[in-house]
Order: sequence, then structure tokens, then C-alpha cells
Amino acid sequence: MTRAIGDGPRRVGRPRADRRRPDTGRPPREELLCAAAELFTVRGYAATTTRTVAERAGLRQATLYHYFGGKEELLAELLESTVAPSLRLARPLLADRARPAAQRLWELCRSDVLLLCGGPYHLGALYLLPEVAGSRFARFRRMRAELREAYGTLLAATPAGAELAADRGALALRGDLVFGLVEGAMLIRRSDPARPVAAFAEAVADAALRIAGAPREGDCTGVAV
Amino acid sequence: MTRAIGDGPRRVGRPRADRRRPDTGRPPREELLCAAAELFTVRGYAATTTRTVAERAGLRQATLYHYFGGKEELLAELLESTVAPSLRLARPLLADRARPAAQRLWELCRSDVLLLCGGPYHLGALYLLPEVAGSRFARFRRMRAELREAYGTLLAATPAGAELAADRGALALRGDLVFGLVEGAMLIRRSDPARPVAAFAEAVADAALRIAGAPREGDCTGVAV
DNA sequence: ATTATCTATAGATCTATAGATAATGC
DNA sequence: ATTATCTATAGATCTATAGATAATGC
Repeated sequence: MTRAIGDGPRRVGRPRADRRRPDTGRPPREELLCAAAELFTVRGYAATTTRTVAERAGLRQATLYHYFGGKEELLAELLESTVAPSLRLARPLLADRARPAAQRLWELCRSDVLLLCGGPYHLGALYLLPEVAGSRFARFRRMRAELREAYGTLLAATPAGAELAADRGALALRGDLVFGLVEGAMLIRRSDPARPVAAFAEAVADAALRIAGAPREGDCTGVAV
Repeated sequence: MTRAIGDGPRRVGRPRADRRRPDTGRPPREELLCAAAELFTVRGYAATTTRTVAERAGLRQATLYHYFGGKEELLAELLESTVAPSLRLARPLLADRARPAAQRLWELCRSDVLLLCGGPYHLGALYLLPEVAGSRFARFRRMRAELREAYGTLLAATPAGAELAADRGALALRGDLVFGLVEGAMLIRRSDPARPVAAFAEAVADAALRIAGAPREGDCTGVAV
């Protein structure tokens, strides 16, 4: 006795009022996060209401509070879920002294761009929200600072970085430029979303290494520049 | 018979209720724009209310409507006032065939960063607002597209750009990266606002030219890199 | 009994308009 | 008379809570 997909609720609890939406089967918490991701990135955080988030997930506004304390909690969770994979990636790269620093830096840039631009939503755009300065997002900011630090460390270990070792200011500036290019990548991408992400990520990583000061022929990509 | 500064209203019309604020003498329209600039960039556009804008300018909320149709009109005016100077600068640079393209591109980057980051507020951050997609901002978008075009033209006229003439896609991508770095500069700057703007602008222009593919020793700045 | 959802709503906004008022200008 | 401002407010939100309800689980 099979049931058609999206057919009936086999779940505990009062059924949803909005029956139009097919039952994805995914947990409501996740559906809410997805809805928030899309709305926050497309319409903006402050312009998005708890009502629109909930209804896009097929729920009534009040039900959102069963899963989250409010809009800020949604944002905090989205932000942290975006840096976390970058950090998991950065740590082993930092430790891997066998490979040249420039190569590891390139790899970090490329993966970060993929993470920020690769998903269905450009979550990286959320990093730029003024709201992120609030105390509720301290944990996210700490994680991001650690990632930022990883960029700096790798850059300093690079031949071009070593040359600058004496001039702390110049090194810091260059680090900011590299990190800024990577984080700003999803804004660039917005102007031409049709471009394949993989190639785009490599192009950004190449550009980042040029800013870092890598020798011209030393770009880590095999692709001609 | 002189009066102390900020003393008394010598102006037509009902006096302001809020007497705390010293009379700057500047026209209220301008004061409103300034207030909006600060609030939009610091707190975010959607999070800023007409009330906070008006009261920061020393006026009651309703008085804002004497000068502007609403929040969107304030934003539109701020946005256009930010691209306009960049465009005025780009046009003669495009026409000036005497100087090498790379040098003109460098100059354009540097000035744009100064315009975006030099003022008291980082108005460039407003470019990234999702609201800018709205129809009310079509004129701003057209102006920005023209500026974007100028970057592309200069890049193509560069030696490195000429090499890529065959590969339209690669040229477009590189143009996006250069333009994106410049527009993203105020986000980078946010991480270290203490840095002197002039040097920062040159550093970004240098970085932009590296992305553009200029020969290593060809950076237009006299400063060692 | 437990759970996921719902409906209803109080309280707090926020925008935009209507109409009054307190100056100067003539 | 003209002007720049004000006060007051209707109407439309939006958030967060209280409490009801319709499922399954035992």
C-alpha cells in the first residue's frame, strides 16, 4: 500500500494548515533555515520578516518560534554554518608543512570561494550585514577572525610574504586584500551568475595569489592565465 | 552686533522643536542626506527608520517628507551622488589616448577607491544592498553599468588585455575581478579603518593592476610594492 | 501523553498624510 | 503671504506570547 510522494502526513502533531506545499520530508528546522537563507540573501535581512520565512517553509509565523528564538538566531546559525567548513579546511592546510605555502593559500582561496558561491544561495553576502556587529554574533566573528588569521599565516610563509616580513603593515594590508577579494567574490559573481563556479573559484584564487605577490609563472592552477 | 554660532534661528518658518542640536547652517536637505548616509551604512538601510534619520538631522519624522518622498528617494540620491563623480572622472580618462591604458586604469581604480572610502561614510557599502535591484534605482544602475563599461574598455586596451582579445569570456571575467576588487575595497577597509586612505587606495589600484595582468615591474605607483 | 502545529492577539512599531502653528517677508 | 516646521493620527505592519487543537504513541 504505497502512498504518492508528498501525499500525506505520517507525522506526529497537528497537520499544517498550508497543504499546497509538498512535504519535502526534511525536518522543519532545516526548511526554515533554507527559506531564511534565500530570503536574507535576496531581499536582505532586515527587510525579511519572520512571517515570510515561516510561510516559505510552509508554516505559520508563530510556528517559527517553536524552532528558533527569532530572526537573529536564524542568522547566527546560517553564518556559523558557512564559516565552519572553511575553518575545517584551513586547519589541516596550515599544518601541512610539506606543500609550499603559496599552493596551500591558493587551495584555501579556491575552496572558500566554492563554499561562498557554490551553494544555491550566496550566503557570503550575509557577512557584510551591519547587524553582524551585534553581540549575538560574537561566535561567528571569532570563527571568521580565526580564518582571517589562517590567510595571514599562509601569506607570511609565502616567498613574497617572507620578503615583507620586516614591514608588518604592508604584510597586513596584503593579507586584507587577499582575504577581501575572496570574501568579496560573491558580489563579483552576482554580476554574472551564469559563469561555472569551479572555473570562477580558480580564477579568484589565481587573482588572490597575484595580489599576494606570487611570481607570475607560479600560479598554482594548471590553466593558462 | 554679532551672534554666537549656533545661536538663533534667523530663518523663515516655525522653529524646530529640538533645540539641543546646534544650527549647522547647512540646508536641511543636506543634513538629512548626511544623517541617512551614516545610518544606512552603519545600521543598514532596512533597519533605519524615517524617524531616526529625521531626528538625527534635528527634525521631526514628518518633516522629512517635506524634502524627500521617503526612504527610497534618500537612498537613490545618495547612490547617484556616489557614482556621479566616478563617471565624471572616467570619461576624460577613456578619451585620453596619449597615456598608456594601464596607467589610466590604475588612476581610475585609485580615484574610485578614494571616492568610495575617502568620505566620512563608506557609501560604497550601499551598492551591495538587495534593495538596489528595485526599479526606483534604475538610473543608478545605468550609471554604474557605464562605469563598469569604462573599466572593461581600459582593461581591453592594456597590453595584457590585448593578449586576451580572442577570449571574450576571460576578458570579461578579469574585468569583473578588477571592478569587484575596487567596489569591494570599502569592505576590506572596514577591517582596518585606521590605515591612511591615500596609501590604501594606491595599494588597491596596484592590486587591481596585478589582477589585470600588468607586468610585475609596471605598476604605476612610484611606491615600492 | 506527547508533539507539532494552529489561531488569536497585545503591544510596539513604522509610514505617510492632514492640518495647525510660529517664524519671516512685504 | 509664505514658509518650515510642528503635532496628531489612521492604517498597516511585525514580533512574540498564550492557549487551543489535531495528529501519533503507548
